[in-house]
Amino acid sequence: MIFEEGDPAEYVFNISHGEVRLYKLLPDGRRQVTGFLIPGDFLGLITDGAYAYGAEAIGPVELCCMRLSGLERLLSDMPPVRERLLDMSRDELAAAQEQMLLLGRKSAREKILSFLLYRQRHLDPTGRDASVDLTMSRTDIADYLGLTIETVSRTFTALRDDGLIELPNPHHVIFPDMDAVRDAA
Amino acid sequence: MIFEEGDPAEYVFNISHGEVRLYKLLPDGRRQVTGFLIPGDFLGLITDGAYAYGAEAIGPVELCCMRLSGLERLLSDMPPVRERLLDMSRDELAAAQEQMLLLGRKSAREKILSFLLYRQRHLDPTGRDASVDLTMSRTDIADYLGLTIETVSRTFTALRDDGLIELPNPHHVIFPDMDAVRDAA
DNA sequence: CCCGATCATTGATGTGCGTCAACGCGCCGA
DNA sequence: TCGGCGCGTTGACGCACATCAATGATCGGG
Repeated sequence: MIFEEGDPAEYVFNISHGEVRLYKLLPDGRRQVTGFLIPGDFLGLITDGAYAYGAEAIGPVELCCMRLSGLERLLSDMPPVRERLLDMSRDELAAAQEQMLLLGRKSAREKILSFLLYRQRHLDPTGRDASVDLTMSRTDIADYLGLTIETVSRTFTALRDDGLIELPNPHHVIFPDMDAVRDAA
Repeated sequence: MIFEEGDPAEYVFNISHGEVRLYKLLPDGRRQVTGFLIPGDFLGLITDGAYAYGAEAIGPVELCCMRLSGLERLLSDMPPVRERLLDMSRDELAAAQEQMLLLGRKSAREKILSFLLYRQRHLDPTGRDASVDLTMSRTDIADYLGLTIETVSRTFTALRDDGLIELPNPHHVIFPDMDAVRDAA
């Protein structure tokens, strides 16, 4: 656990190694994972005195921490940084809206495929490699896509049986035909 | 229609009067409304040369338009404006994450109640009035909450029958017991 | 080497919401 | 006044996904 929703925000973090999940909880324990972060991403920016979501490491992580007061100073000293920050939150907002479309209007199959494609593009922007590594658990994927682990699992095997993906192991996905995947997503 | 997703972004807008809906579409026409804007809100900020979503007026609106180039100039001339913009996108991002939680993990009843409470808080921050006006149609509400119009309609009448809300007409909601509503949402 | 814990998969069954269809109501134009 | 149309409501039915439950696979520790 890095911080929980509602914790007083003292630091912002930048990820050097590893991956992080962001999530929100309902009082009864239902969880929505709102995003996965990879090295280079910032977290803790969404603050108004307190963090707006919880953050947990998916595996071993290395974080670069900075006091909020330090960030304030950095922002006033170096205007370009503020601009960079604005660009980043714009991208985050666009991603959030894409995720709303996914959560509200896509079927389980479309959700899984969109998720895989997003990961593929995000982790390998050149688009060379037609495969994805999934560092997170099925539970994390389910909570990210608004599904249950059973549905996630069943959908993966259905996609494998349909020949849309190969699944050498639960955490590695290969696309024999990227275009077919894009069509189906 | 104000602009569509993918249109080359030339202007940013500020709403003087009326309300606006933002939405994203899937190729087959499924729609996800990602937010409703009220007077004072900006739109068109999320751009990377093109708008990331579509925008339509819900009723008669009055917009204040500004060329993007003008905004750039304004930003470099007046640093505080940039800071204000950063705050606003932070708020938007927090709202987007709340909406992801709603879309991914809440039942139809919880979605409707959360939506009503959000409107109530948003339109009347003082929280005095225990009622809400819904300017948008059932279709808009359904596409915002990831439901169908039938489910929205049924849920409204179920809430009325349970005494959680009063419904003098389809576009006006009264809360006899705000706390009960908050618990149920 | 075995044991328990964790995670993924699979099957049987249930249900919340979607789909399809009909109907009522208010509005506007002929 | 009437008829068409958009919008909201209501009912019957179906299905995609959730729930409940069992089994298999992997892994670290005694």
